[in-house]
Amino acid sequence: MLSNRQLLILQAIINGYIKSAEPVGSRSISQEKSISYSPATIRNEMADLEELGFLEKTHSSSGRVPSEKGYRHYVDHLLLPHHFSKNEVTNMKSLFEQKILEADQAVKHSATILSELTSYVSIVLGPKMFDAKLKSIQVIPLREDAAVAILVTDTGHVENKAVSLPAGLSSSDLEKMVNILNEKLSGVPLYLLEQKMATEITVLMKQHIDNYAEALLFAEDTLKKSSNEKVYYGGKTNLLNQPEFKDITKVKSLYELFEKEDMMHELLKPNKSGLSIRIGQENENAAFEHCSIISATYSFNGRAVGTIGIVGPKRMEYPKVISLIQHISHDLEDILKNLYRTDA
Amino acid sequence: MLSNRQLLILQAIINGYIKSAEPVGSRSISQEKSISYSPATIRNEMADLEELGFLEKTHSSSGRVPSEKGYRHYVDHLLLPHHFSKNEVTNMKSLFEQKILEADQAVKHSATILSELTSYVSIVLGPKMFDAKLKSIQVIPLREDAAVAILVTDTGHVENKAVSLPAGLSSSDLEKMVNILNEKLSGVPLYLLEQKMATEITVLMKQHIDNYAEALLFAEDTLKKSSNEKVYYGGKTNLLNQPEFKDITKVKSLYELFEKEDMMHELLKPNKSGLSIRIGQENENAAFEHCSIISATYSFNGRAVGTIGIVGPKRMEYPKVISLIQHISHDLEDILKNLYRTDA
DNA sequence: TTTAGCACTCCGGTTGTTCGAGTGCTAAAT
DNA sequence: ATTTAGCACTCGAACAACCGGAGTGCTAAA
Repeated sequence: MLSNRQLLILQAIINGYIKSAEPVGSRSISQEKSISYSPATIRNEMADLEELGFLEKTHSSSGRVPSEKGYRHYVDHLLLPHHFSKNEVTNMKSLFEQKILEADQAVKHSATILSELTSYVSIVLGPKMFDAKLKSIQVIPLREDAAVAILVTDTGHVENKAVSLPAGLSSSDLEKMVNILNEKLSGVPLYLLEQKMATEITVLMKQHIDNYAEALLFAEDTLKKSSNEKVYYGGKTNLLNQPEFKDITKVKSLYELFEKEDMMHELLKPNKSGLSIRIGQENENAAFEHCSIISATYSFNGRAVGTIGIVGPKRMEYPKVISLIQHISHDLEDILKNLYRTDA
Repeated sequence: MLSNRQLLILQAIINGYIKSAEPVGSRSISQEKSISYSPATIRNEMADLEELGFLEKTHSSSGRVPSEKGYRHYVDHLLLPHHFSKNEVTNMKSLFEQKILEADQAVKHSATILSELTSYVSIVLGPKMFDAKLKSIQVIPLREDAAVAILVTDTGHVENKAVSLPAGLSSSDLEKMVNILNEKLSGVPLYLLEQKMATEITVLMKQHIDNYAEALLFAEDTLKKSSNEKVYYGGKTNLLNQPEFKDITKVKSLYELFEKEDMMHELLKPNKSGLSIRIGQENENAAFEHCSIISATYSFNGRAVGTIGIVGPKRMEYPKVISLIQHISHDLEDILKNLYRTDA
């Protein structure tokens, strides 16, 4: 178990390193306000902390740098609460000030705020509205062989898709089909659509539509969900300012990963809800080995529907980012609640 | 005027520099297949070419590097036609092989191909379908105070927008309004919508709708175009491989610009149609001072509706990229023509 | 007019040196 | 038993000196 003094020193070293990005030495620590030991004492403790794996040296006579274990201990036990500056507060409030009509707007805006308030990259996923119910479905023919299908959910989300019209489907059949779909499916949650389709609708179509086989296929094509939630980024170029990303190869692998939305989605998708902090190698992808990622889910109707996160160097301003993420994720939840209040 | 020999040497130097990214010396040029002069002769010519501003030295005893004037002369007078490799051809053909139902798909795919076939960044704008006509307009109420408005064009493009419902607007009024809008506006080209709105529609609404003032405002809100065309990128990380972008500050200003879609749009929007080649400082934005941009418009119904372009280092493979851009822009035009054939 | 030859220039890499920041250890001080 | 002062030591960063090579410009011969 670490002594109080050791904790104090560990904390001071990590704070110092987060500020300066340079190995920190015993002398500078001893000058710290809250610390009243001589450099020699501190050196002894540092040697112990290194032995225990919390600190590392870059070379034999250098100052100390936190190891991943060090950061981990820091975030688990040593976090000081962060107090937002006036500026930060007003910036965060701006999330509410706009007239927001749609979830995507709010989400995009959150990403921007998050990146503006940190000098890191923000990533926002979702929201994936599980509970969204189909409000209306429309098929608008364009030419004899093509049409657009439009699904609208009760959350105001619109999904559209170009579809090809089967030759054998008459326009009256099409109309009938759309009617059936609307009648039977409106109010049905999206995730049940395909299932419902397979059961009830099939029967109905058989009864009422001449060319029901074609129609069925078409309807299935129409409803096939394409709704991979979007990934929004903010401040993608911020990392280029961080000294740890002077090396272009690190930047490259990172940016290449950012471009792969499906992978990013996989890495950040809401699993265990709540706050998650992954430091360096704790991340599942090698491109993040020099990064820390702090993320939190945000929920709607008690269900995690999206994630907001920050990617920065391991030497991240943890207290600030954590507070910020928690704050914004709550704000987002409030906005969603307001937006899609089930007034009933 | 430059002598033939000077042109030959200029060409060889530029080709060499494009390949190697290193200053090229008289010796390597003299070994070139097509050149049969001794290094000394070539040195003399190089000195002249430098005097004339086509070449530069990086230091007093270095080989030569093309100046922007040199590149300019090269692209204007010395381009060799490029022959695509088998691989490249099949890759380009893949643009047609997919079943494409919507313009955006084709455009996105073009961006990908373009970047895969070069090791540069591709940028595709548009298409902005000027001639697109309104096919259908729908307003779907979600709650008592909000709705989604959906516009569909005859090109299959769907535009949707969350709007707030004015309190004084009854649902029957809403329905009437939508009917009027559809009746009067369908078939009208998008760019005429606002104008038509101001004249005919206003009158009609006054006649038929109780709370016409509210309704009008709402209708205007609904139709207000939000359609800044998208900007698609391909291979954004490609540039990081180029030796000229080892320096992270160059990368940074470039990537920051990429993020500003409106600015990129401004810089690339179709003005004079046809092919455009901008080398280094010829570009309007300082972030591009080390880049060349080759772009071409693509047209629909005789009107330039979008741009495809490649951003690379000044030391770009001009012949290949130019052929490629021309090729793909034609392909895109064909696809659009096929897609939105005015069958009438 | 071309080219061989040669002196010269400058860059990049290597080596040596110095300087300073930082350490570990020992012995004195508390 | 802790803490601290003192000191020898280590290492990297910064700088100078040096060398080799690639390339040039110029002159004089072909």
